[in-house]
Amino acid sequence: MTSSQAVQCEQTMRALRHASLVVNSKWKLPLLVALLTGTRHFRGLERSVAGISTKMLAKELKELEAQHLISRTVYPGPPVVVEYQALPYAQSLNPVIEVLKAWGMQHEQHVEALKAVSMA
Amino acid sequence: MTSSQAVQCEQTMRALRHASLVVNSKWKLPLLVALLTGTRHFRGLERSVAGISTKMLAKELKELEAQHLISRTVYPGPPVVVEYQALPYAQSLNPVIEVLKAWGMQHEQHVEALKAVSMA
DNA sequence: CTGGATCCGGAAAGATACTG
DNA sequence: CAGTATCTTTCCGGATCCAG
Repeated sequence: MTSSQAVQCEQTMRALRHASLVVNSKWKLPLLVALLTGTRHFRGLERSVAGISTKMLAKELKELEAQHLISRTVYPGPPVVVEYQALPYAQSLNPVIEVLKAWGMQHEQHVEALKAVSMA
Repeated sequence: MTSSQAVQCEQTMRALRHASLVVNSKWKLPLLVALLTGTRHFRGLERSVAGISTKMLAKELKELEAQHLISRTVYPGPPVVVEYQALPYAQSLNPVIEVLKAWGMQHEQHVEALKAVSMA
């Protein structure tokens, strides 16, 4: 390995660490996908992100808000309505989501293929 | 939201869940970056992936091997040498790594900019 | 010395019941 | 509806220990 490769490698890892603050979470990207598809309410998000618990939903929404990726708006009622919305900056994650979606789909196929071989 | 959007959204989440098996880990991508840069030994990986413990390194290596992303070869010694190597399939993650690197770098800038504004 | 496995304590994730 | 409180379980990191 050349020294320029080592420098490249370290830069990549530094960038990955920063990206992981958002990406390296079980729920944040699915949540953002739901929010980028439209404005949602707490219950709606809970339904559209399969498997998430109310506790994790509340926590992840708070974190995404702190990261300026989504906004939380309260419309005083009655009835009180709380609306979560993806901020424009969240759109910058679209390429990331696309690539992960593509890789995830092909990886599912890859795993299926391996399973078929191992059973043969 | 149209129903085709809903279908698209579910497909995306399904793909993200599969991708997250590999990507959604603190150490797997950094480890793969190190391994894609060259064949490495246990201690070398421990050094090049900043902050990882021997326990997590051993665990993540096992998982990556089970996922057919890397290979583990033992050359009986003495001294015994164990060599970890990225399998060809691991190269399919290169686009994922690239896009995450790009987003991570720009996100670091974005966060810096926000910090500067908040201090002004 | 390298390549791990094991034990322990704190932190985070999950399930779910409950509240305004 | 929009969460919080509580309890359980699982995960992570550090230190230590062991085999070749």
